[in-house]
Amino acid sequence: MTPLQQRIVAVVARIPRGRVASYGLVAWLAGAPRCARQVGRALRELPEDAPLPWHRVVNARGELSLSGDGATEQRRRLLREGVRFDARGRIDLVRWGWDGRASRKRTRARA
DNA sequence: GCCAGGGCGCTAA
DNA sequence: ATTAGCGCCCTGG
Repeated sequence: MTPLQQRIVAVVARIPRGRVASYGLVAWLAGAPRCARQVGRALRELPEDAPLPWHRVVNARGELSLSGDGATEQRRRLLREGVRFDARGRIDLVRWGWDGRASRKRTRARA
């Protein structure tokens, strides 16, 4: 696994439950600004049972970039986390999109 | 080791 | 829908 892939995995692992991030954002957060495609590639290479919330990564328009069974599985996992799809099968990124901030669930009281 | 070519679960016109 | 641009990585010389 290349360093970039490791960073990508690390970022994906931080996406909160019930939120989604675009390939481009993940790339950006991984320190590789225009490498959305590498994110897609990295996820594709992952083993099917990888302990990573890969399903929380969608394309810039809030659509699932996968096809066939992969898309079905991804949609299923997202729905189970409470993410809603509109009539066109897209996710409203303004509402469900993760901004990349430390969004700690339950906000740790004081620090 | 370096270089060229091609592919990609992308993104923006 | 299509097209062009993109950065990284794999492959083969």
